[in-house]
Amino acid sequence: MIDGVLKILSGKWSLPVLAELVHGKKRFNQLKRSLGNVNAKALSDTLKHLESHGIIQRQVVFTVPVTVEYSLTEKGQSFRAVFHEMGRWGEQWNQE
Amino acid sequence: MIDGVLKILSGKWSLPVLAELVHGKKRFNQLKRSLGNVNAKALSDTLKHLESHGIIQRQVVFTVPVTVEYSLTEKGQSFRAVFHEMGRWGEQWNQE
DNA sequence: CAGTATCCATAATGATACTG
DNA sequence: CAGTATCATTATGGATACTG
Repeated sequence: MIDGVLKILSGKWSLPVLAELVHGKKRFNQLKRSLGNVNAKALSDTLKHLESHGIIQRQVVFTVPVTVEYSLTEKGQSFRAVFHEMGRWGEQWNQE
Repeated sequence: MIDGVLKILSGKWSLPVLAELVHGKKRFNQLKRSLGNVNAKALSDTLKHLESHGIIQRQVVFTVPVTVEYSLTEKGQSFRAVFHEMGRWGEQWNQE
């Protein structure tokens, strides 16, 4: 039952990307910088994966040059509860 | 802050292994079968990783042949809350 | 900026065989 | 049973170049 959830979260960068986006919308290169060591392809693949599951949405802003903003969908927003529990757990058991 | 948590959960099999162990203690090959497509090395590495973070514990039972039981530590038990939220999320948004 | 494409080095995975 | 060792395959990472 939880298998479906784990499948969505599978992939090295899914959770880290979501963790970034719970803070609000971010652009491609902004995410890339925050995550530190993803390469463009890995990030691109991860974003498509999450988008295909309806967890994040991609919005093109027609500036010059264009910018693309990624943000959580309603479905993605509801995932905050999971992160919240992770945070609580981290506070309780870890130092950092 | 949540980074430490994600680090612990990193690795393809960490979450699936934990998902198995929340149901109770399991033996090595039992986990291997449940997870379907892990190979011994990957599972072994994952178990060591989780054990090193104090999330699961390894107990050797001196039968013939020996069996080794893996179970959640107190720290691991407290992670159930996270899985619980994942489950809720899955129920709300996914079919399976 | 936001990607895609490519080449290359390195890490992770899987299958199989083997040991205490 | 619970692993370790080994080898082949695959995935991932990093650098660089290129496009709309």
